[in-house]
Amino acid sequence: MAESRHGPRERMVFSAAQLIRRDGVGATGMRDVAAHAGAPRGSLQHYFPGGKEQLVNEAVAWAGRYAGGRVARFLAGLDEPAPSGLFAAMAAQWTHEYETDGFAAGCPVAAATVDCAATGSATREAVAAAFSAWRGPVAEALTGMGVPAARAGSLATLMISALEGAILMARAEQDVRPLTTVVRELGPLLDAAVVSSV
Amino acid sequence: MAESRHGPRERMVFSAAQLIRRDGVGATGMRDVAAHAGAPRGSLQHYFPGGKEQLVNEAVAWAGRYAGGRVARFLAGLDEPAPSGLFAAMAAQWTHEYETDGFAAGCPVAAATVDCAATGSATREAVAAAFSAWRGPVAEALTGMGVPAARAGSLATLMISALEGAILMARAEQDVRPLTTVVRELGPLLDAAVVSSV
DNA sequence: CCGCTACTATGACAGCGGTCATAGTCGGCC
DNA sequence: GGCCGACTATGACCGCTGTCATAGTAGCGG
Repeated sequence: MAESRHGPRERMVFSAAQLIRRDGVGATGMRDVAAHAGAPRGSLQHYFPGGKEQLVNEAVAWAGRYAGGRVARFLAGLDEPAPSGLFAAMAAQWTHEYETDGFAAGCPVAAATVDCAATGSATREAVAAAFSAWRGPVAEALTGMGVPAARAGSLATLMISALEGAILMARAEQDVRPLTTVVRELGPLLDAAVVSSV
Repeated sequence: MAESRHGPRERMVFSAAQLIRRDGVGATGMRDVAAHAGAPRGSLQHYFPGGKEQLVNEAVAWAGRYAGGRVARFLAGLDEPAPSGLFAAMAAQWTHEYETDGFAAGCPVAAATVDCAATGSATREAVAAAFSAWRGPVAEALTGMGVPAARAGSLATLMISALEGAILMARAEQDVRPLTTVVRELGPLLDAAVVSSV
């Protein structure tokens, strides 16, 4: 298994993110995380003395870094860089997963937000940081494509908002249509923000 | 209290929605719902023999009807009907709540989606129905404003997606900026979809 | 008064949650 | 070897959850 390359601690964080995005924070048990990661239960309190909250926070932070890191790879995969293409690639990751693996899972950051925004301020801050770690690279990518810096941040917020909402609706309806719809409708707006370099 | 006008059953459904949108489905206990509604605990199994799932489903359905019903009132409150105005009114409801009551609560439909989409197919269908009961009136309102019927549904999906995502980010960051940003960036796109009646 | 239905009121139960406590194992290093 | 730190392994604890069972009350038609 490729997972063996990663240490047990990393695997547990990864597994926590996986289970959280499927079942939510409340329904994800520590024992489940250990079992899913193939890690001993005793390691939980060893690596995460802060308990469940620490594990959740690290899972959220990991998800944020992962999402932010994907942006660069999406950019590299575009034939002709355009904001709409980036957005389409971001959404395509989800449509692909839903079409091949089903609609079981959503975004772990969204799950943590819903379950921990009211209680647990530490987790709330972790979620905010995750969104920031995601929005940053998106905004940078937009500026790199010719979007004025003043608007890049706003459009990044819009892109992530629309994507998160579409993920929710897609899971609810068990249909990727919300994702494709959002990509189609938002694409022209995004491309129109590029200042023509002609 | 005005709540006394409603029967205890209705109050419990309402309270369930309130607690779910604040703490999530998993963290909301049946006893909490009864206490919040000022209803006797024994009434739970009387009115909701289907247990927690039935209560959650009805709370979600109520939220969907509520959101759909608000659309008409938003429309009536607009000086000059425009898609951007409707969207701004939808978002303003949230910014107002967040600015006056804090960022404790989110959308109950989103919470139910996150917590029950993987398990509990009945709840998943209830969530899908709630989104539909929300999207329908929005799409109708758009057509009434001159948006071609073919695009109204798509734009309604986009509006709700962006709004839900912005709600998530606003709660995470404890700032209404995502909501205002989404309204500002999406407004022109929405108004541009109106076929000129000149 | 009886019987019936709607609703209320408690208590108990089984299960699972996160967390603590304790003991065991392994591997390196003086 | 002997020690020590890192990690593993279990078991127990307490609190909470949803649900069931049972008993009780209020109102009403006969």
